[in-house]
Amino acid sequence: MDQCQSQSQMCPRFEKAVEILSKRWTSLIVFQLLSGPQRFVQIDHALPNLSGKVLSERLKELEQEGIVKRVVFPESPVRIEYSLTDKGRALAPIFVEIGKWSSEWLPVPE
Amino acid sequence: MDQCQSQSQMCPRFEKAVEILSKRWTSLIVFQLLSGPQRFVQIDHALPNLSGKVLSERLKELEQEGIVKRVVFPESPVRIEYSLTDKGRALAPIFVEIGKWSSEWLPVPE
DNA sequence: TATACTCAGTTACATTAAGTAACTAAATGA
DNA sequence: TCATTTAGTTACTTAATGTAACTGAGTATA
Repeated sequence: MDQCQSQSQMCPRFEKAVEILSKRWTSLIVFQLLSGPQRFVQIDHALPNLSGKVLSERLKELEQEGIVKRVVFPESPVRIEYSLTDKGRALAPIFVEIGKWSSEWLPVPE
Repeated sequence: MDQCQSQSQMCPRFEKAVEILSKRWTSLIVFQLLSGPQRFVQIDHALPNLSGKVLSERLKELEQEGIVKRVVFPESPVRIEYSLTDKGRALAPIFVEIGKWSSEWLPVPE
């Protein structure tokens, strides 16, 4: 009895990937960065309703996961650019599939 | 000036897809249902830490999106099965890509 | 030389979502 | 009879998000 009570039968790496991607805003931030390195305000403006507070939290998390890198250009004033690592760019095919699904199955808004 | 202030340049259907998939638990519930129709408690047991409360909320949302269907078998006692619609099964390639990414880029837990 | 504005955030506070645990009601099993 | 299963719901707590104002360094404008 109860052979599936206390532990998941799912692959922990798969679960981890889903956990990363399904945190609010994470996917959209990564998708936005797929178009190239960007500064904090650029990402912020590209994603309406995303607050600077959450953006800075997410960027830190994504940096820790090795998906995003933060590069400081010591100009004056200092310029900070966020971009995807190889690991981050490797997420692209997921977004391609999401794009396919959405254009096939979601209604076109009027 | 300010050409990207007040509206997103992202495709609204793509954004909607991300919104659906990145709601907590939604992806894992859909993934779980990819293995076939299942009853409420089966899904609940397969996904530890997912409470019955959130599961019932998510299943209703997914039903409204046309991703999941709820079928009542009028046996005694009544049996209720949740399964994916065509729209729901069409999400499979996304999970395939997530699986590929996770096995290539995430560390194997010890 | 004030004044305002930009950038890259942070802080305080309010609202919403999620987690926890107990409960329901009908049916079944020991 | 008492416990258990199923498919949830309800009440309450805790965690995550949203909102808005604020910093502090640098730059541009009047």
